Amino acid sequence: MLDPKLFRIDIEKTAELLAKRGFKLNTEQLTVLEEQRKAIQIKTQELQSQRNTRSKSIGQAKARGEDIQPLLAEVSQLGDDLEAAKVEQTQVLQSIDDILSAVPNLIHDSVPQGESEDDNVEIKRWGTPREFDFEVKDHVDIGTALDKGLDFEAGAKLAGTRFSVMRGPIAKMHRALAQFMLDIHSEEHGYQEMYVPYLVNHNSLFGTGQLPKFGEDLFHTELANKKFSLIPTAEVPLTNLVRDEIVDEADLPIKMVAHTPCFRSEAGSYGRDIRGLIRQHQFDKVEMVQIVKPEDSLTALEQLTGHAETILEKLELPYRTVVLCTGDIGFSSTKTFDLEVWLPAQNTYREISSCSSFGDFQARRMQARFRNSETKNIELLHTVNGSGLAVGRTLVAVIENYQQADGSINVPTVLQPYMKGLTNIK
RNA sequence: GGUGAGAUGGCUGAGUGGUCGAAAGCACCGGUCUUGAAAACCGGCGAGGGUUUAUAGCCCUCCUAGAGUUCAAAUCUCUAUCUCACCGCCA
Repeated sequence: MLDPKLFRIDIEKTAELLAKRGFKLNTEQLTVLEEQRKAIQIKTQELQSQRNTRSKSIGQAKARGEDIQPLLAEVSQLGDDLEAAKVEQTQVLQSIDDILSAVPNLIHDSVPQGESEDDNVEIKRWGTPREFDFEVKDHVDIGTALDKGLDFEAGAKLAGTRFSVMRGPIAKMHRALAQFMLDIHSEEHGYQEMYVPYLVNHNSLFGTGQLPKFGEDLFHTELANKKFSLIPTAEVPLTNLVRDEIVDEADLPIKMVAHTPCFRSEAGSYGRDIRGLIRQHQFDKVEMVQIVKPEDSLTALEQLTGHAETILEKLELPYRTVVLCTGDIGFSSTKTFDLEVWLPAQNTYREISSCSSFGDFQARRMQARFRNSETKNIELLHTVNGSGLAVGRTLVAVIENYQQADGSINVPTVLQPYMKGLTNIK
């Protein structure tokens, strides 16, 4: 949610900034609504003020033992007027809110202009893709052959398409990856390890921006009167920890990491990445979240992106880092770095982490604030998060990059302690 | 699942229909005192919104949330959520 004042003070400039990301703001409509809002709001408050004074005078008249009948009639009429004004006000405010809640965040100046993902700018490339002297197989062929270490038929039987089952050493390596990441971030990068709910309420989803606009991307449950949704990322529970809080400035920055399953409906992605582990309804992810002071958010984003890169480097997986252009960046984000890992079977780099700064966009929705000791004011925090990393996709990358001619998979050195010293899966 | 008790400002905690945005204490901020600090004393101190050049005034809203009764609700009624206690069940 953007600051509503941006639409009052200089709506044309705001529209210009939004146009950068291809969002067309209906300025005429908003300007009209804004005029209506101002008029009706002033009128409503005026009526409320009158009613308050009159009501008080009734109390005083009564205390003096005077006849209050004439006063009662007068206030009754006021009440009717007020009721009507309130109805009108609610409608106008709702219309404005409907528009504003669909307006994306403003993009940071440093973000490159572009139309689509083709215009994202690569800013870093690490590692050299390995040369293979045999025919490269993809993770599905390798994993399925290894005693059904990856089993998509079983996943389909149990749940449906886009679900999978892992067995034996593959399942163990999946677990090892998550634990390895969690350990590095909590022990070397200064994040507090967290355990959080996988089902959250709608307030939480609104806070981080999944609702109201992206509800169809989620799995929802309803039990009696309780409405929960499965988290699409640990960003939701972790970030909402500061919702409706005034955080102590001394506690900033707050750095948290959690390993959770994530659930996404993948509505609208029929036919895409239908093979393998790349796009599943359920996948594991290690997520980092930072809650920071406004002036620190860009630095925090770069730092956090570096933390995600560290994992890939320790696993010795070649990757590149790109800045998402104005046409590809997410709704709530002000700047995003994607990490893309090399997948030999696809002969390309594929997204494995997405790190974003949201400025105060999420914080405003959440009313997540701190008291600034310099200005003495209560101010909105900034939120930053990123995957460090998507565990399922990391498993894919390890299987494909570490595959051997005989169909076995070498275990990355840093993972071996997590697998009882196992060096090769066959 | 059953029964009962609760939910008030950063925290603790008064307040049962009108003068309550709300006592008091703590915390915090400013001052006096002090070589400095502490203590003591004096003063200030909730949030959101509107209007406005204004973080000046003025006004509106907010005592978990939502509905209701009333001229008037922190206070009365209903519903929901959450917390605590005891019982039952359970990984």
